[in-house]
Amino acid sequence: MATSGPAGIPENLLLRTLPPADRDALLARLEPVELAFRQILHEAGAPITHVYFIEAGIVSHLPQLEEGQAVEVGLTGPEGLVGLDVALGGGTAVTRALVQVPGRALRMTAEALRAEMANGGPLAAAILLFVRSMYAQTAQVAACNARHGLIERMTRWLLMMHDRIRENRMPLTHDLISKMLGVRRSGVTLAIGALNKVGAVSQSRGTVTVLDRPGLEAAACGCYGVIRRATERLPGAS
Amino acid sequence: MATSGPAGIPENLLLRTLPPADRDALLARLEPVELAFRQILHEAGAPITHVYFIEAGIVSHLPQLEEGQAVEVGLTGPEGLVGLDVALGGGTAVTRALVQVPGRALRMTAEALRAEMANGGPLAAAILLFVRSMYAQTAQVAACNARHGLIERMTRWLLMMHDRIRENRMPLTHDLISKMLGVRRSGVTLAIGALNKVGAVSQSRGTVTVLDRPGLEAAACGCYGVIRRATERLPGAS
DNA sequence: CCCGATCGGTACGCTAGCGGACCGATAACA
DNA sequence: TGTTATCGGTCCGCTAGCGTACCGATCGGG
Repeated sequence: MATSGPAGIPENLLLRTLPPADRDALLARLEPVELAFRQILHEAGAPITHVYFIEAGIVSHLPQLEEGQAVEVGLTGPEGLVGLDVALGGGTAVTRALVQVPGRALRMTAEALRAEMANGGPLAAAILLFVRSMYAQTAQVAACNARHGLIERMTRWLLMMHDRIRENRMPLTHDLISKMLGVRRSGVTLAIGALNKVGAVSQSRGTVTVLDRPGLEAAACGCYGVIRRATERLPGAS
Repeated sequence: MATSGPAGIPENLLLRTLPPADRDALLARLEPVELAFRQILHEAGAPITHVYFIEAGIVSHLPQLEEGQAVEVGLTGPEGLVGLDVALGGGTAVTRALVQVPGRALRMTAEALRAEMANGGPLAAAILLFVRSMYAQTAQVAACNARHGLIERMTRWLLMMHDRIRENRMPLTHDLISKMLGVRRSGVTLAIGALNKVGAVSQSRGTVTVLDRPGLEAAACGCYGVIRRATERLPGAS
């Protein structure tokens, strides 16, 4: 809700955990931007021009796949940064970064981030720890995709979204969910129906509402817990 | 074959690409060790004591999963380093690192690597680029697990092993392959049989032999190419 | 050289999920 | 207000792969 005013404290967790002096110096070089639904922040294989500290909304990471196909392998919300390849010394993106839930971000040029990383200050350290948590997330998703059924996987994904949206009403269509999980649209309809029947969520056109968060957590596979812990281990979280 | 003699040039690609001065300084602090079949280099969630520059052999990365289950989400051979969490500032491992093909490595203490990373020299830059290639590998595996069939996935995996073993005779049992892919053992037997029928590989007890590498590449999904390119984009490769 | 352990080929019934299609309900827009 | 696009519920036949089990072949150690 509260957009950070001028010289205010940002919503982004990476920025929040910086020492105030570093943070203020950095904020001066960050540009607030809107994140529109379906906006592409960077394309797989293409150069990265800006990196985005997410303030609100959710960005999905999609690797290259056959024409017309897509599967999400990780997602970033207000806890993190989009454009990690730059922090690792790469100029191009490994995945496509696609805005799934609109929001806001503070962005800086790739060039400026390279300079920050070379500095080696607290921001660089925080970003590298965030890289690690994204790796953990993607590794767990890889295993989950191989071993777990549709309902468990979808439940895990809904929980990950819920953590980052922080509202019970989540603007998600079955079609969007199916594309993120790499499954049939009608499969998602069935799975949501199952969660609905046990009272964990309710469904209306274009919206999934979380009714029973503990119930959802019970329905998800252990992968959710592993990912959550990897994310919370970040400095300043918890 | 040729084990690097004293002051010789290491097999490891990360070390090879260092400027000779840096490399020699580093080698003095590296300890050669054998990698035994099924040896665990680090356990998921546990502290990392040493990091390993692989000289020969292959190490699999396995995230936490239900009791008795396992799926590989990435693998490292003589092109890389095992223990990346340390390079990112973490003290514990995200995945279990398990030796699948025995070999050799040069290892250093986690503490020493932390010092190297703080230095910010060419080794640090090379390692961060390697982190990026491992992320790309794992992201692609995640998508591949979600979308592609058993034969395509197994073929991709065999090619990745072949790249790193560099010999056509690969010491792999169906049971091992099935555990890495997270599928049935008898499913692997069928899939290998299919590759055998088209003359791409031959099979004998405990050994899979690559007969027709182009044929294998044709049978794999595009994920193999994506992963390969991400690996080759490392400095000094190609 | 024999015994026990490992390895791989095969067979069975079963089911989760696929691909595709149809259609009414709902929302957005002209 | 009427039209058009999107969204979701449902149904069809189909198949890849599962879990399990059995058994002969092969290998290594005593």
